[in-house]
Amino acid sequence: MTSLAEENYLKAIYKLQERNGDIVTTSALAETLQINAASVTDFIKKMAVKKLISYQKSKGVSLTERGRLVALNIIRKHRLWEVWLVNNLGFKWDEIHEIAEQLEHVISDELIENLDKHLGYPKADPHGDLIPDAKGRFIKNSSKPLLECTKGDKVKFTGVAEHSNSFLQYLTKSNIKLGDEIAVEAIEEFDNSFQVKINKKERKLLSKEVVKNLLVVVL
Amino acid sequence: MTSLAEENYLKAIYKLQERNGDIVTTSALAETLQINAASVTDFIKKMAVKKLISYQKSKGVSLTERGRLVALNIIRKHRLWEVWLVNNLGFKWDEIHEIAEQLEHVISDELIENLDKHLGYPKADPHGDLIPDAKGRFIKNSSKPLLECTKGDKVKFTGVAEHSNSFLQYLTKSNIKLGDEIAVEAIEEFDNSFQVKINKKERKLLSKEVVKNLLVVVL
DNA sequence: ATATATAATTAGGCTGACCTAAAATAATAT
DNA sequence: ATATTATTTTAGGTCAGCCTAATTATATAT
Repeated sequence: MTSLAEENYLKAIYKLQERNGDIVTTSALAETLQINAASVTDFIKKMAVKKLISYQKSKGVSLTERGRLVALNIIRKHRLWEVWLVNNLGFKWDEIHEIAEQLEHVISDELIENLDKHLGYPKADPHGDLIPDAKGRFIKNSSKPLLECTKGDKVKFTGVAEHSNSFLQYLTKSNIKLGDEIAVEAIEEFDNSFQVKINKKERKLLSKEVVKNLLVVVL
Repeated sequence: MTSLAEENYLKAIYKLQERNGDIVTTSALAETLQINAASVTDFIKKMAVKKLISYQKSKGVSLTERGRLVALNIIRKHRLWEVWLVNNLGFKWDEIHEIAEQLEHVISDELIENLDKHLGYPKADPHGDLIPDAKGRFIKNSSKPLLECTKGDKVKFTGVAEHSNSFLQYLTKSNIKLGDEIAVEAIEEFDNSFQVKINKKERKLLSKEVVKNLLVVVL
């Protein structure tokens, strides 16, 4: 059995590995979990004994296969709950994170399978993040930041690389939604801002900071 | 803020008060929570300081108004989740207790209000237990054990006084469901067994132990 | 290469929620 | 009323998961 604290550590390590490579430092973990580095050192030593992570003193940690599967299971639950909160309970995509953080720790395989079925086996959560299956596998899509696109590209907006409420709310108020078609009409060389057309209708100017965080697949 | 442990204590005290009167003994609490009596003494002293319960040394505890409201809120959440598990996720009424025990501790008033709305503001859970509103009030119905009925009575089955899986499963396999009409055709004086007709069709013999735990309203 | 800064670890402590064993209190039986 | 039994409380201890302060190890700059 894994405790709530362990689950949160595993999830954090998983996400840090995704972004910053294989080895996660004590300080990075301490920062994301908002826990003192000394406490983190303590805790990761115990998790290493349980074979959830591998730990090299003073260097950092990485997930073992077992730890990775536990982490992916938590992520699976988190994302399924997020789908439910938005699709069934009427929450907005910027209102669900904290609630899903709690729901993800509820333990019942049957519950999650029934929830998955109830939701129609969704492949992604309301932010476009892919949902792993019960065995920790996901069907990757070929999304990339809009920033990497060039003039003339027609793409579909499929996810965000930044999950802050301020970014999500910016998109909402700009009326940019998951699934929208984005056509790149021009790119301003000086500041990397993008002139785009959304769903063949609205013309918009998006800053580099924005296009960096919009994930799209080329149509 | 109330911790998980506090919530469980409050819920247990509430239920013990319901059945056994105003004052709840340390040992009764220890028994239902499966916690050592010494630990219970410890804990209730702290809860008394927080004004969640009133405690008289060596006599027992009872809920304060504040404690009662917290308890009712947990019960509200538990029962709403149970409705969801049965109505939306396809669980049977004997499969939901442990899951709801976890879900009831998720904290978000907005979540619960949205869930309540989503479920259509149900008045009772899948066992017929009434669901208090957000302010801890419930609309009482006039149910009583079938045992108290007499020959010739026509009643509606609205709840159970016993929540064990074995009893719930007995009812399921006997094809007796919430909402069924029960007509009392005869009562065997010797053992208090009831000869009944369910939904004007099936004739059944119910033992005293069973009729004691079937809650009904007279039609 | 040495000094300095940054990061990680160790040592020692704390709190919440439990435990056992012993002592005190209350209830029950003779 | 006293002895016995049952219940409750007190005293002291454990463990998980955090903390601060001090120490050690690693990375960076001159």
